[in-house]
Amino acid sequence: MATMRDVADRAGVSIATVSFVVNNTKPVSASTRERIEAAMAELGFRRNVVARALASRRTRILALAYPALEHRLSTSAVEFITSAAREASSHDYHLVVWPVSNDSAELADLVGQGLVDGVLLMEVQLDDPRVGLLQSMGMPFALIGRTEDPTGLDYVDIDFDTSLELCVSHLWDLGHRRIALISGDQSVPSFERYGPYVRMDQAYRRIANERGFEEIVLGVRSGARYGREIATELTRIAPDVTGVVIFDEPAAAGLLAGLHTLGRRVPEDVSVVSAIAAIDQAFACDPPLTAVTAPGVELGLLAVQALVRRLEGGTPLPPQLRTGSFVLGESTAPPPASGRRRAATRRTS
Amino acid sequence: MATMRDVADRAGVSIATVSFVVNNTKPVSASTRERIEAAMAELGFRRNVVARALASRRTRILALAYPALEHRLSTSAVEFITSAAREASSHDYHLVVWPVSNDSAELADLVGQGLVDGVLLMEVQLDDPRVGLLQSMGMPFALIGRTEDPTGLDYVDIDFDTSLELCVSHLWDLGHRRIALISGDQSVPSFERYGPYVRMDQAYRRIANERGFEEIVLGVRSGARYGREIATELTRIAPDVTGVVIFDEPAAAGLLAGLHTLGRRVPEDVSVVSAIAAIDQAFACDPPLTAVTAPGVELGLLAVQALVRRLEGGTPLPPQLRTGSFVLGESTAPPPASGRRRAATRRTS
DNA sequence: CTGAAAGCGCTTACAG
DNA sequence: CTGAAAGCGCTTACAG
Repeated sequence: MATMRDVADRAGVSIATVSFVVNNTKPVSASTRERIEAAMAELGFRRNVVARALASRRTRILALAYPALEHRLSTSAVEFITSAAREASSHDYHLVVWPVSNDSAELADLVGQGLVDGVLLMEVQLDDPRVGLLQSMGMPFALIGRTEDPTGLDYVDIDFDTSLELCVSHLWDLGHRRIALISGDQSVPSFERYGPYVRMDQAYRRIANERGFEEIVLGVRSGARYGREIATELTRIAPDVTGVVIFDEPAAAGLLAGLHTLGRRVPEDVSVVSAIAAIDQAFACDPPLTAVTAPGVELGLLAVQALVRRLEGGTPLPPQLRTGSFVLGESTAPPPASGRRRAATRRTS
Repeated sequence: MATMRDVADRAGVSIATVSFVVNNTKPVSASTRERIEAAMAELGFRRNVVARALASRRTRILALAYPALEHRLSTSAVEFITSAAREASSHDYHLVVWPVSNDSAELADLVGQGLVDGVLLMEVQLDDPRVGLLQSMGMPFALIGRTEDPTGLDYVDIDFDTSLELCVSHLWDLGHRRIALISGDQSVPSFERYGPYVRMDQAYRRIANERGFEEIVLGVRSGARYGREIATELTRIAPDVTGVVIFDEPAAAGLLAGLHTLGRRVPEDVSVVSAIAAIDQAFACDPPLTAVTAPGVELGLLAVQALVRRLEGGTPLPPQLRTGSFVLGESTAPPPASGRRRAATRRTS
């Protein structure tokens, strides 16, 4: 590999001047620039990023830190990673992946190595210890998700309120009045204070209150098998529910299967909406799920933009909340006659 | 951040000696080592990996290059990435992700930057131009998948023969004699010479020949919606097929849904086995799919091991082929009576 | 507009 | 066992 020294010699200039044209950081006369560019082309010069990193004290590498919990990341996580990597690349950054344990000592160790300029934090808990850690180490970061009070932090997240509003409105407009939320089971240790679950719950309770329908909330562990189980529980606890919003991608498929096994038809007897699901996942269900998609690609892009902005010293980007698209599947329909009657009654009262 | 200079000053030694104990690369007297270790602890010293990389000409960074095609990576890709990153980490390497286009110019550009010591290549085509590129640039690499003739290359891959054998044997042992393969549609441009499809086809034809059953092969585009369509086509083209092996995770779910819509019961009328599927995906189907799982975690680990071995100059690891586990779901059963009779007849003939 | 020189924080022969 | 010194390939004040 040719170095700047080689290029400089060939063009008859100093390496400083070569650096100026490579980085376009100082004015260089047209003729000199031409000679240098010719020399670079002839030698196939590529600037060594490691040397640049050491000299400039900026590695232009970003880390994506995600807790490698026992549950695998959702389908949209790949979209997220890919999207973040591409956006990073477009800003001339690289993206390393750090599947760190919950233990923040591991994160501290990695940060201490000086490899990265900034960190993207996924799967943020409401009181995430990693946030304080990064702050104390002076390492710039952006969150995908957010802590309880994210004031002053760079973050991007799903707009849970709007997402759930889309789901509930759809059911409501079809005539449903008994609408349950199946959200994450927060009794599972690693999900005790899991932001998405908490926020989805809050959004549901607010909407239920506004619209005046009874709150029916069930928690489900993530996974198709648990979705099957929750179908039984739902039928036992609230047999008159006609509309369900479920917030767990794998469990949603299981719920459909479980209802099917129980002889409850979707959508004739029960309508199901998946809050935050990969589009392909929704199509893979039987019937295809009505769903709000996960804005994974967009969030990956925005998170990198926020972090890069912070690193390059521009004005920080404001927090970004995003909602996926509403996709009409075949898992929703007006409630069965009895339900509709009851709803009608209530409406006229 | 404390540097080696700081540590050396504090311990009253030269930075060379500090380097020797940090890297455990030369004998150092116990007392000196103690003083240095104490100084490191007091200063919270962390060796700067960028400086080390420049000086040692080894960055200890690996790249995972995957073509960001229009189709998203399968669920197991996340497992793969995570597994590779963890294994890399255990060898004190980092993993950067490079979602490069099919155009190998982009890969050449990235390699030329000198950031990584080696490359893991995913989604390898039978005549993958990236292989020649990396060889010509002198960049060590390992394949996940393999080219047509992978002699001399480091690679790990799924054992398609054994995987399909597991699927077919299961159906055969249940009494099925009309067994179709639904594999990838190779008429889609980016999948023309896609190794997994080609190898799965070959394995099927070999097995069909050995066991003496008629070859029935359909191609399906990846995606749940196409799985639905293929259900119709299968029913039209080969209505008497009782056993199906499908090799596309998203399409498998769609196939079940499509058969259901057509009034064909699984497994009573048709048995379906998914070749190479994420376990959770199989559970998410209705009925739960009998499947051979994708050995994504294992392959990620093995690929990194092979590459690291090559980089550290040990004896190269031999190629590794791996088969996932056979998971019995509820999508397979003996063929319906007519099919069974025919099979019995044939067997006694 | 251009160059000489210091420096980024390490590793690694080479000497002793 | 330990150290002085060169060098990895760049960037960046500082001078001119």
